[in-house]
Amino acid sequence: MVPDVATPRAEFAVTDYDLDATLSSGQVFRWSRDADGWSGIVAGRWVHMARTATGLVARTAGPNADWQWLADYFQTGVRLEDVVRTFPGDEPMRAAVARCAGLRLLRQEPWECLASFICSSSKQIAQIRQIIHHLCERFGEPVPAPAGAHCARAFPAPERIASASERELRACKAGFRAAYLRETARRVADGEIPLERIADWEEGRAREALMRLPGVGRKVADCVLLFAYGFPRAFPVDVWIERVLRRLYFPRRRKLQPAELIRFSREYFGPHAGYAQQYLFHAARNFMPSGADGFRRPARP
DNA sequence: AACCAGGACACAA
DNA sequence: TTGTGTCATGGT
Repeated sequence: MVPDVATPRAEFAVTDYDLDATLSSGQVFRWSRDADGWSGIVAGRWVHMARTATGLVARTAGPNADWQWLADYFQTGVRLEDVVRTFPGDEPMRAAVARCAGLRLLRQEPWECLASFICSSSKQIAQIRQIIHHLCERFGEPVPAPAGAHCARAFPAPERIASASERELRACKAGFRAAYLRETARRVADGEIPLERIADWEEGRAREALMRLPGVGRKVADCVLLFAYGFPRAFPVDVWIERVLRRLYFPRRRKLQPAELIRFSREYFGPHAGYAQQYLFHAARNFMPSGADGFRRPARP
């Protein structure tokens, strides 16, 4: 990593990093693709990311004293092979790793992650992106960005969401999630839940605290635990993951309780179960046709 | 045109 | 504890 204040540009030496897979895998919702990479907003700064032969190159709109905030976000210090090595060696898992080489987990800001996944419930990723975009355009603070940037606003602060009316939030297409989002924003703004301190808590305590928030159940809580706080065993079970687990790991078993699924996942997939989950999720969405019992090659042109 | 989406919640039995 | 209906909205 070479900081350069004069020209806002930095390089991160890292191998096995697929930006396309990582930024389109349903863990974040604000990045947009352009000709030579991806642009988005991290910690209130506009950023453009692209691949190089030896790693990633970042450009920002304004100068930066350091780049640690971006290294943290992209987790460039993680050696992916050390993570993947801990996965079980079954056929579906190996296939998912082969299909999604370079897929990574980011380390997001807790509030944006929490708010985003409250909006995610029972929505497709394309629609979640739309809701988040509306919220940012409507309530986010402007940030320096190049002309023509897809979005030049920070993710709205909890205070700003809390002061919005439910009607305004519904106008952002949030639907029935609007009330949840507003009330959770209020509790965060009022300090009723210390989002910063949760990072130091034990996983179970952190999950319980998150699940007391309206609109936050087990699945959304696990997303925040995994994507924002980095608890490596948090294992979000959504409809895709449930489909994968039932088809590939529990064929011809009709009844399968959610708790049973979670217990199996955390034990079977090991110390980086959350990472394994992201591989299965991405592989299922991109390489598993409905009804199929495995991950296939993408259709050839 | 039905069906479904990175669910949560109140309520019934 | 386990099952069912409801809540918006737009993609496929």
